[in-house]
Amino acid sequence: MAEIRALRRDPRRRDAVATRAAILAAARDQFGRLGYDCTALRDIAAAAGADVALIKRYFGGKEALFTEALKAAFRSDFLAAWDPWSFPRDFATAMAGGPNEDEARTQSFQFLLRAATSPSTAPLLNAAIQERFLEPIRQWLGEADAPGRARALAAAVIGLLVERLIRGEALQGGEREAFIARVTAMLERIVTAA
Amino acid sequence: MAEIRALRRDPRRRDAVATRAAILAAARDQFGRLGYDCTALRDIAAAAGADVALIKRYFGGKEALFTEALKAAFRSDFLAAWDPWSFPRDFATAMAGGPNEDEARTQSFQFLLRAATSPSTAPLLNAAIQERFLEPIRQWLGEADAPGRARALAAAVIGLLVERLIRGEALQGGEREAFIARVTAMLERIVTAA
DNA sequence: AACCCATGTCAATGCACGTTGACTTATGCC
DNA sequence: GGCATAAGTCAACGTGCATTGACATGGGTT
Repeated sequence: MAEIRALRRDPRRRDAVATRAAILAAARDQFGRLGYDCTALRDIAAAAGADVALIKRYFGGKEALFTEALKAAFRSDFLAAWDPWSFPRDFATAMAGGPNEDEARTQSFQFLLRAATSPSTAPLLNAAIQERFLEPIRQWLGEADAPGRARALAAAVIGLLVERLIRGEALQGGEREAFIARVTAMLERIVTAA
Repeated sequence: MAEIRALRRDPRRRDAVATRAAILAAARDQFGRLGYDCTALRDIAAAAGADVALIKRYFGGKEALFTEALKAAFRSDFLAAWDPWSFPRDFATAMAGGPNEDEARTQSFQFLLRAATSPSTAPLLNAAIQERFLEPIRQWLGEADAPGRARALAAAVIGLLVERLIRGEALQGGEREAFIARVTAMLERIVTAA
């Protein structure tokens, strides 16, 4: 919230590009957390410290803002934030936490998940998501059998995100340990080349 | 549509239980296809050949109707249809196919997916998941560390079903082979007790 | 046949939202 | 300093929705 609003260097200053960027960042955040349908433009504007009418001026409408945010989510390549070597354990640990704990690194994943599963956006965007979601994974894996492994990894990531989303809270104690251990092993079976 | 409405033996006859059943069936269908937020009670009532006010009378409101439909959708759990020993390879093979090939066993999952990705229903879903999804998996796994493993398996299963749903078609050739191999190995890491 | 309650119908209310146009104010240029 | 234009504000409109209570009607009971 505060950091999104801080994109505008001074609240009283008039800066179109900063305002636009703040709106876009807030849109990415809210669309990613709530999905297309449950996100209100008024809330996005409020989070960005802007007015609803500016969304119309700068983006045209809700759908246009969503597609713009989608592009932005793709642009910052989500996988680059993860080290392939430690990815299985790191991701498993992140997924053992609550859905709001590792937002910075998982925001892009969340956004793609929402875009893929929202009835309003899925028909138009599923194909594009497939191309732009799977292709980076393939290059990230960068070995033979990459297509099949990319699909498997995509499935695992999606499932873990959904499960964490449903769970709503962090795992505790032995359940957390067992979960991390199993998920780590599971992801290693896909990420490792052999 | 027609078959849902046909639950009422005669449209002109007054039959509370038939009307209730028709509404519930229509709710399952629409919630499953559109998700909670995009489903209008008016449409459910129309599909059931009933009036909106009857939904209030018989169920109380939208949320109550949803939870009722959720219970009904979970009544047939598809895990019971699988043999634990050959589950990893069998399920991996099934997931390599198209989404319409195994519809009977995965129908209730569509409902779960839509419910999971809607913020309004995620809290409601958690309890149902615990009771009707994780608990059977635990008993199915039947070993120590079952809670953590059950969550991991649930995540994997959900992700695979979603990926297949998004993919829309069966995998072919080498991609299919690699996918099955990886997913089998992945599931074995969770299903096997050690 | 008359009555009564369950069943079904209808219209109104209030709310949340996206959209829109008119209005106000700051900023940079002449 | 004054002006033109960009930047930001505000209130209103229309729409779709869940909810609600009042009203109508069928069908079983006496």
